[in-house]
Formats: sequence, structure tokens, C-alpha cells
Amino acid sequence: MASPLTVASGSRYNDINTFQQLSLLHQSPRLESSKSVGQLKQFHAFIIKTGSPQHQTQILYDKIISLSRGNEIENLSLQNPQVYLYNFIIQCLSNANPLEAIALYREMLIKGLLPNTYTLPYVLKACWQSQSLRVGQQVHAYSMKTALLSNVYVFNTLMRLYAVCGLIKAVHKLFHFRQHPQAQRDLVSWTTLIQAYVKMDYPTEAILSFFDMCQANLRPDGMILVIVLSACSKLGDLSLGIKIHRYITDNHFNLSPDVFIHNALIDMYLKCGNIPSARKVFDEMPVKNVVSWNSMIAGLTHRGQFKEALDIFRRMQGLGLKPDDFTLVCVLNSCANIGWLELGKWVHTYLDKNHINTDGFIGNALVDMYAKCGRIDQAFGVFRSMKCRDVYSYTAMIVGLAIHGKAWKALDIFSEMSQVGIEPDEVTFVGVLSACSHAGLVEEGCKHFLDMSRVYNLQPQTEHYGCMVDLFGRAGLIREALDLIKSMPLVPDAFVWGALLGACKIHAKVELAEIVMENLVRFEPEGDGAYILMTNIYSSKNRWKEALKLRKKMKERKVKKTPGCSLVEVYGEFYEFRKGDKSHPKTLEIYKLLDEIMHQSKNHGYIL
DNA sequence: GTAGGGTTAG
Repeated sequence: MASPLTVASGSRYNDINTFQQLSLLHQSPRLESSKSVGQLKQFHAFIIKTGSPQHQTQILYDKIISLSRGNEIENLSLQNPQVYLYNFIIQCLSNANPLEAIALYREMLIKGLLPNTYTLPYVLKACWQSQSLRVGQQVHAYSMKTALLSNVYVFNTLMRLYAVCGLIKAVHKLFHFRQHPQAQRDLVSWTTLIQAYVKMDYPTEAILSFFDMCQANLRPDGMILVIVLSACSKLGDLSLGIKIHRYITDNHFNLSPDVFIHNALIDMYLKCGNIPSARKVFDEMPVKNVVSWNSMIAGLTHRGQFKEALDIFRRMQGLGLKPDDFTLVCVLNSCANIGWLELGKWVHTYLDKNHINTDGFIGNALVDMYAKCGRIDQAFGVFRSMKCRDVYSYTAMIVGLAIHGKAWKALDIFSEMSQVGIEPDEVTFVGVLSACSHAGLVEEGCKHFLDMSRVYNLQPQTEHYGCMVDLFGRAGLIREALDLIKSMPLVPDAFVWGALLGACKIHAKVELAEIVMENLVRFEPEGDGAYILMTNIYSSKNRWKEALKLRKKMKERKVKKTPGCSLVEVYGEFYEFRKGDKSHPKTLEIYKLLDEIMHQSKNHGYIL
């Protein structure tokens, strides 16, 4: 006779295959009249098979509780009907109501029922869902006492608990613990270990474990290769990535249509800086999904290829594919970087039209886009309309206000941030300090710089020292700027020396500039900024000989001057202009208009 | 009836 569990995939319920029908089923009296565990099992299997939404399992749970209070349980032929029912209910609740699931597990123990290898994985899942690590550790102890830990499902789920809680040492210890060698380790155990390393930012350990796994004669599957590729991405190790790619192609475990592998390859090639290979995988993959497009767009954005990223987005739209949150965040990021306000506004309208929630990533990206595209008021509007604001939202707003020279407003937002209890991070302080420096707020800048370590336990990095040097330098406090550099616990880098050289230019400190210049060239031998700035300093003092000498030195050292470039977008078309550029067909009209703007600016009192 | 996958920000 067939087991009742096979019925769900058999003939009896084949006609029921949608959630709507499932929901009707729950409202029908059929379940109420289920008087045997056999029928319950059928429903159970059915619900698991169809992935019923949580509110429906809640309905089922209530019904089962009422059933189990009846006498039917006593008449059942199952070995352990009560444990079975508890397992089932705990499983149903482990997502939607994990604390209740844990309470039921405790109830089982109090009643003297023995949890089995099915119970513990569900309870452990409830533990990470409800962040109940302590309970998880109790389950760990119980599993050792009862030898249930030797079951590979219990073992793997326990590893996952520690991985989800970020306890990488506990994951490692559990995996390698020699005192319970009876614990089986399968491909899932290795996957959990390797993924935990990747998630916790230990990509080298992930790769080493992968090699250990291969040594142990386990054959990797598609899932583990995806994780290993993401470790290569994190390492930026192209040659390793290529080796894994070759391994996949040579062994092609029927993986050729695996969209996950292809997406991971695209991400790996882009993060490792090989754009042509990423494009090749993308163009040749047989099946693409939205993540394939997102990986391309995100990867190109990450590499600073904003126009190319938006070209991919246009191709996606041309094919009528629907973008998701990831796509739109990347698109907004590219818009922010090239100043394409019109496309950014289009994304905003799209979000409104499709009733997409602008909290979280999307809202933060909108704030950043508007601020960087020069629309600080709109940025502020979006910021205020967000129901949930996090450290990223506040930072985007503060940095935006700093760029626009609205220092006091930036400081207001910063104090609002601490009032609502959101902790600033290092980037927030870059915004705060640069706001102070642009507005010449020396006292406020010093206070916030000291607060970083005193109040927020954040160690200033070279960017923060750079901001402070800039702040002192602009205010003419060269002595203070020099003292700060001398007191630095870090080696001053190009950011710091560059700020000081800028100050030398403003205040015409030629001798100091010469010393700073030497330092700066040591850090950035290929950079042209220091040479240009220094040449300008000599020229401003009419020391033409030195200026010429420096230009000659630049030539000798083969330092090339990067031409300044402006990017203007008109109706979706981009126009690039370089110094003295006369390549545009409407050059005459453009220069005429520029002259007019210069003239009017001078009339309004601007010094050009 | 149980466990493991890729892409996003300042």
C-alpha cells in the first residue's frame, strides 16, 4: 500500500495546485473533518509541496491544535503521532512566529516527548529567525547529549545557526570538532562552512576550505561553485576565477543552462576587472534573468563605467524586461555619478507609478542622486518623506548638503541623527568634516573630529585628517595643519598632502609647497595633480622659470596631464567638453553663449 | 516531513 505521504503528489489532490484553491480548501469543512493522521499528513505534504504562505499555515495550525485536543490522537496508528504533530507545527511557525515555535519545543520537553532529527532543524531555524542564540546553544547541548548531532541535518542546521549569527569561530569549531567524529559531513556541510567564510569576509579561508573539500574527494555541485566564485570576486583574484571557470567548462556537470553559475561568473569577471570576459559570458548565456542584468549593471557601475551600465539598462528596457529594486538602485547610482538628472527623475516617477516603497536602499539612492545632480531640495524632500531612515540615509543627506556648501544644515541633520539614536559611521564624519571645511567652521570641525573617537569610538582615517588639514589650510592656519600631520598615528597619504598643497596655493606658501610636493610625488608618482598645482603656485608668484622647470620634469617622468572634462546631458544625449575643445558642430554658438554667461556673471559681482 | 546559491548604497 502506498504511504499516505505519497498521496499529495499522487492522484487525489492533483487537481488542487494553486494558492487560491488551497485557501478555499482551508475554508472548507474537509480539514475540520480530517479525523486521521493519515489525512493530516496528506495536507502536510501538500502544504510543504505548494509552499503555502504563512497566514494560511497559521489557519492550519489553529485547526490542528483543536484536532489534537480531541480524542482522535489516541486512535492513531503512527509510532509517535504527538512528536510528529509538534514537528509539523514547529516547522509551520519557525518563520512566521519563531518564538511560538520555541515555546512549543519547550512544551514538548516538559511533556516528556522526545524531539527527533526532524524537530531540531526546525527549532534551530526558529532560533535564528528570532535571534535566540542562547536557545540555539541549549539545542546544541541537547543534540550532543542525545547524539542527535550525528544526524547530518541537525549538524548542518546548527552550523547554519552559528553562521547566521556571525559566529565564524563557532562554525569552524563545530565543523572540525574531533570529539564527535560520528557527525557526518556532506556537501551541504562544506557549503555552509565555505559560505560562512565568504559572508564574514574571509574569502581566503573559503577558497582553502574548498580545496580541502576537493582533497576529501567530494565533487562540487553548482551551488558550491557559485559560492566559490563569489569568494574569487571578493578576493579580486582573476587567475583563480579563470581556473574555476575552466574547471566548470571542462567538467560541465550539466551546468551549462545554470543561470546562477553564469551570474556568478559575470560578477566575478567584473569584480576582478575583466569587463570583456563578463560581457562574453553575459552575451552567450542561454537563459538570462533579472539578476544577470543586475550583475552586469552593478558590476559596470562598480568599475566606474556609468554610461556603459546605463546602456545595458536601456537594452533591458528595449526588451521590455521589468527592472527590480537592485536594478533601479544601480541606475540611480550611475545617474548620480554622471549627473544624468533626467533619467534619475524618470526612475523616481517609475517608483511612484508602480507604488514601490522608497524606504531603504532605493530612498537612499534617490537622495544621493538628487544631491549629486544639484537638486538638494528634492534630495531633502525624499529624505523627509522616508518613513525609515538609517545611517546611510543620514550620511547621503549630510554629504549632499556638504557638497552644496550648506554646512549648518548638514550639522543640524547630524544632530538630529544622534537625537533619533542612529550612530554615525566613518563616512558620516567625512560629510560632517567636509561641510565644516567648506564653510570655514574651524571650531565645529575640531569638536566633531575629537568626538569621533571620544564619543563614537571611531578612529579617524586619513580621509578625516585630510578634511582637517583642508579645514585648517583654508582658514590660513598652516601651523595647525602641520602640527596635526605630525601628530598623525597613520602615515599621511596623498589625501592629506594634497589638502596641504591646496592650502599652500590659497595662501601662496611657496617654500612649504615645495616640501609638500616632494611628499606628494612619492605617494602618487603617476598623478598629475601635484605638478599642476605647484606650477600654478609658481606662476601666481611670477616665478616662471621654476614653473617651466617643473613642466619639463613632468615630461621627463612621463606624467601626463589629464585634461579637465565636463559632461552635459541634453535630452538623453551626452556631450563631453575638454579645455579648448572645438570639435562640436555648434562650437561657435556654444562659445558665444559662454561669453555671455561670463559677462553676466561679472556684472553680478563674481570674480572669474 | 528536514539543511546549502548569485546582484544594491553614503
